[in-house]
Amino acid sequence: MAKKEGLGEVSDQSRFEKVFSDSGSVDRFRNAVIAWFKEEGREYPWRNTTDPYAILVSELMLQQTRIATVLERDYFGRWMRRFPDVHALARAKEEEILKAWEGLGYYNRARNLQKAAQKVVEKGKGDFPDSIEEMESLPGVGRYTAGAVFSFAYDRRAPIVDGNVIRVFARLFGYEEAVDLPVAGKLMWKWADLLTPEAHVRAYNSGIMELGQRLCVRGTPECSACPVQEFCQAHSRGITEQLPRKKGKVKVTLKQESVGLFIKNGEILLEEESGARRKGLWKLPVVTKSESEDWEELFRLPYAITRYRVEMTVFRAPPNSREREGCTKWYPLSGGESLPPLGSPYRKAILKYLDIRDDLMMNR
DNA sequence: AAGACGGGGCT
DNA sequence: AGCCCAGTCTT
Repeated sequence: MAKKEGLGEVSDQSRFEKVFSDSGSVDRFRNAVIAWFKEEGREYPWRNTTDPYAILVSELMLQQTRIATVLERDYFGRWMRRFPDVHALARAKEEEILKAWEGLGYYNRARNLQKAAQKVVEKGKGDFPDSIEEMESLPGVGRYTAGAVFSFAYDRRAPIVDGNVIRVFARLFGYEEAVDLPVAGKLMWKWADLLTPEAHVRAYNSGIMELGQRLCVRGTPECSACPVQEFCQAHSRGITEQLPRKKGKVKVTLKQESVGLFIKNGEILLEEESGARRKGLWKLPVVTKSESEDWEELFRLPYAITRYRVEMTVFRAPPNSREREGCTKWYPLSGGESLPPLGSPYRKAILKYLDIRDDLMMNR
């Protein structure tokens, strides 16, 4: 049975041919991207190296995470100094890697990075895989990251599709269907494969992504500065701002959370989180409503985690009320470095408390 | 195919 | 208040 095709619909094959009609157009597109990158591309720490380990570290950190976030607290530099190669990372303790990852989120990325390093040490004696398939079999490494390591570290031909590329392609090909469906993903990878050149793959892949990051941005793109504007369907049809389209919508759930600041002799009581994903991370001890009824409410700190909006209330707890509970431990309270890996909201709450406490001292 | 997983910055 | 970021893994 033939698929129904409305007037506006275009077959997948002809989408590509519509943009790249003559035989030289694909080369012109590639060269424009490569030239733009060589002229305008930014310098990043992970662009000063061809070490696959360093590239892998940067890619894991950058999964679903903005470049600015990774740069701000120098996560990449600190990680590379602390774990300079796969061997150093392979033998590190979980607490060390989580502390170095603290604040980045998606903490399984850090655990997977270590597992990947251990696998590289055991199976390859420290050498990274030579095929995309093996690379992709490393923990935490999917199709995008495998291609990124291949192209950025080795300059070997491998297509990549990330959020930036999806946005560029949706506009380039005037793709008006939802991009967050598997069928769209297949198309994107097909297009990426057709466009990826044999040579200068590092520059091309870096360029197509940075184009999406800097020019072909969400909302109003900077088409006047775009080196491949002449190829763009969305631009010629005046629909850049409406693309890409998405189907998915996440519904948020509101939650209340009460935590206690137990402080004694310059030490603070922390509680280890549970669950496969949060194990090894620590937090302020959760307290019940009735328990904290008569305690002083210090402040509230709203935060978001995945699909939850949480209103966190922080109480000053009587220091002796929790002398020896299950998964809790006292830690010296002198800045953030003496503390174990903390989820961001709790780290912020502690820093805020220290701030307030200092103010109270000053006003005496 | 949908959901889970962090955190933060921009619109 | 959403949206979404150099995605991957699980259900």
